[in-house]
Amino acid sequence: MKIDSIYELDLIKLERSFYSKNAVRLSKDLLGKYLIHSMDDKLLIGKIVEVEAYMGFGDKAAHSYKGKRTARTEVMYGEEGHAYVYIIYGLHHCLNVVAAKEGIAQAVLIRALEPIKGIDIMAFYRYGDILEEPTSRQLINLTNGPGKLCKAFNITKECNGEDLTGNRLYICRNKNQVDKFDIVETTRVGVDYAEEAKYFPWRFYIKDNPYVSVIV
DNA sequence: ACTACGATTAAA
DNA sequence: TTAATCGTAGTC
Repeated sequence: MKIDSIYELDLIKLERSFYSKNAVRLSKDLLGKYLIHSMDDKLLIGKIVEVEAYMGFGDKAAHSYKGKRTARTEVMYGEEGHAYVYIIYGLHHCLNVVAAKEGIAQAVLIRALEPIKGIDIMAFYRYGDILEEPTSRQLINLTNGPGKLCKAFNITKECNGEDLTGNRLYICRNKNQVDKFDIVETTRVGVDYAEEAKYFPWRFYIKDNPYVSVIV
């Protein structure tokens, strides 16, 4: 049974002020919200189920640690509520939501989504094939990781800097807020190099959601 | 110009 | 456990 057959989705776009808070607060607030990629003839919707906060200046795991400002990190220094997309390991994209306010380079990494709408299209971007009936393994692997969800949602460097209050890539809340969930708080993934920052509990996910990437 | 490495993934 | 794979950033 699809989730939108259980309750009606009535999506309302988040406004700029929603993003005007530090990355830890924003990351928790983003759980349970809906990421939407509206392309010419395709619509993709996924529920945000796992996030990580990158707190900028004092955070050794952040690209903007100690105020490091380069062409890549520039959008993090800009207005909140924009997308920061970068390529990792030369082959995967990662999607972040810029937090705080102009001049404060904080962001939230979107690590996992629960597919809601356009699953066949996600499978096409992800596996390069139209799947009539994806196996449960294929379904779970669609969006249960930061690189995977970008591939499934066709999020590339073209999306870097995109205004998330616009009409192409944006985030919504459900007006029929029937969603209740517990939040698990733990350490971030893939930041072993970050000394004391690797122990900061800035990864958050929806407890028991099957699309969460890795349970440590 | 040269070089090392990473907010990951898939396969072994 | 390890290879894949290259943009980014630090150094020369």
